[in-house]
Amino acid sequence: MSRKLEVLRAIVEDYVATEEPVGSKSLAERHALGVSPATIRNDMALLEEEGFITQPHTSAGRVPTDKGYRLFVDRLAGVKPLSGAERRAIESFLEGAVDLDDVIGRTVRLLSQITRQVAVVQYPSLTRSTVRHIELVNLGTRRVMIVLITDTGRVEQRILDAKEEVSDIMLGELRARVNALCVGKRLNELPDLLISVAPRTDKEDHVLSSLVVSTILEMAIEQSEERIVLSGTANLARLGTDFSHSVRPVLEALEEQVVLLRLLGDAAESMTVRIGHEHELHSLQGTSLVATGYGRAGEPVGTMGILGPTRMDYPGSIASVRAVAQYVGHFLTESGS
Amino acid sequence: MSRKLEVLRAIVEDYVATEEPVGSKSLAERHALGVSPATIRNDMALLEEEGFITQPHTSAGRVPTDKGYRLFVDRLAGVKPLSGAERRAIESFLEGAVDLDDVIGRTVRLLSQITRQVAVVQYPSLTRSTVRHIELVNLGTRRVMIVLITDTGRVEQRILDAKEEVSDIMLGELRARVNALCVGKRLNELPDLLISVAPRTDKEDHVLSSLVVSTILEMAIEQSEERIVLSGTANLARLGTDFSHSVRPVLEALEEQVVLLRLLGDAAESMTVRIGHEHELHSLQGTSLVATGYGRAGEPVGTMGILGPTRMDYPGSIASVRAVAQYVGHFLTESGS
DNA sequence: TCTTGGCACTGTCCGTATGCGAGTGCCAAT
DNA sequence: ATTGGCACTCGCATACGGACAGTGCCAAGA
Repeated sequence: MSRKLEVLRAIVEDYVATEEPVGSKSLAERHALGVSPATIRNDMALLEEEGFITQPHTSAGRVPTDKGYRLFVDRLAGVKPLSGAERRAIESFLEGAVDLDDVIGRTVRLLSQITRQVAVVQYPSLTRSTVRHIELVNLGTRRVMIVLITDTGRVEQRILDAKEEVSDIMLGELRARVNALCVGKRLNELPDLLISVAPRTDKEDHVLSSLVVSTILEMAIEQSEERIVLSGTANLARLGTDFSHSVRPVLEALEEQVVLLRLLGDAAESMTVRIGHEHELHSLQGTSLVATGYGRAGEPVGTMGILGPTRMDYPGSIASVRAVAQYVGHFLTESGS
Repeated sequence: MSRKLEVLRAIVEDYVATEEPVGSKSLAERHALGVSPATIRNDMALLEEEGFITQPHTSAGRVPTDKGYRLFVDRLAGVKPLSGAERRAIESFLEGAVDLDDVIGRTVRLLSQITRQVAVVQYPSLTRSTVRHIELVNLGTRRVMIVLITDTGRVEQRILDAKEEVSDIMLGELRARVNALCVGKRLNELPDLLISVAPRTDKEDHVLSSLVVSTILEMAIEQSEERIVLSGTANLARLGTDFSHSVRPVLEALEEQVVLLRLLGDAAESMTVRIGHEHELHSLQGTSLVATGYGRAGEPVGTMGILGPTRMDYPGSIASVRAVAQYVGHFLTESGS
């Protein structure tokens, strides 16, 4: 690798470690580059021309630009093995999780803890899951509860108001029919499948069955039900000391579910790193996202990641996110609860 | 009311409005106290002796102390009627909520929005709710799902691993027995009631029924299942500009469920205001809490409130919290879904 | 052609000095 | 009890100057 790139790598590493602009002299000291500060200055001048680094003011050291970080993660970052403590933390953290809420909750705390950044975890997406069971419960007083259970352990319920009293027999038939049709299918296939249910039924329970069917469809389709949880917002302190100008807008953005969804949206496929201005959203342009899908290999059911300042430890973050995602993926597909 | 208290009231109001220490001259101008600045200075000297106000430095205006705020909310704060916009916001915000999650989510956003503070809402407490229905669902492959539905619309589910295949008939019997016993009862009565279930059953389903019973008990008792949601953390900007020293510790505290529970713990009965050092937790001593219970009148099912800087608009916050709590209370007990 | 030591230059940071203004406390007069 | 007057005290903003870190450039050496 050319020395110029070696210098860039050194700059990124030092800047991430010290949080201060790095100068030619300290670079020469801390890294065994085998050349003098003057030579490094020449390289730095080139790197600056090409837009990989910049200086905050004339007589200061250099700081990587977003473009510099991009080059770093794409070509210069080695894989950083997890520390023993981290590996142990990951393995013990999910022990004893009782249900999906619990798993997701522990995961997001774990991620924010080991990366010391804001962690973002999306629940297993409904549309990418398959139906394990649909239960219809007669609550009496004309109410019916519909419970939708997915293979990823996600449980959605909705209570609907039937117009008239509901007979258990009718409900039982409907339940059997719906389950026979839906179990094992992906949720986004349901609309096509369920369309056939309503017409086939007797006139008597027509009202009920169409109500039930339409409610199930609502539950299956409704994108707004994509849930995302956050943790570690206190770590946003790393963004800087001027709360109102750097942290506040980020905090505001993170409170919008829509923003979060868009943020994680296209990270599902593989490990994704989005740096600074690569975010569409203006208020996030001081931050970087490291995210990946989790779940069945090659067919992720959800996304998780961390958000931190562009000046972050990319190799470490990538390693942590990948490890946690893999572990949670195994956990979900094995025990399935 | 004595003029001295009038002066204190004026100081609190001005300080809350301007966020700046208030001096005798501007006080005399802005409020029709009918006396000269010099007189006000005398009163202020007395108030300072008694510990109600203080000056940040020798030649600055006065700022209320926690003790001053306390006196203000206890004896000096009038009731501030809600603005039309606020009333309208409250009434329209809960329209179209589909389930309890939705109601709580909308509530917490609403509260943080109209008070412009951090809002905290506790889910209807399990122990204070009554059982509407308990459903046992046979998922096949030796799994049984238990769904617990409360009168407040809260739905808890847990999946348990029976040691052997479960017959629908057995499950049906068990379901009937459990429901007959529990429906309409408060969750904290369940332990006493359920203790009688296991022994009475045949040997055959003994294992299953005791498993089910113990799981239901877990669900009913487990304090860790008290859920609390937050919104509006971006509003913590109002605490000050030095993130690390004022905002960060608060954010950290708010991420701990335990802390939140303790925070809302004794606010259930009636409108509670906790100011600055009245908090046990050191990191919250720059903040004030305004909280109240909500639910059936005289018998709250949960707690909600807002957290902001001690320098906050108490009358306004109290009015908003009370109004939202009442509205949500009605909403939950009426529609019950 | 690449590397290196030397050197002048530039901007930040920090401590000190200084003037201004807001606000107080006290006192004598009403 | 209230008031006007007045000296006093700080905090804040501004300006200044020196130390410092780091650069760009150049001429010499490999």
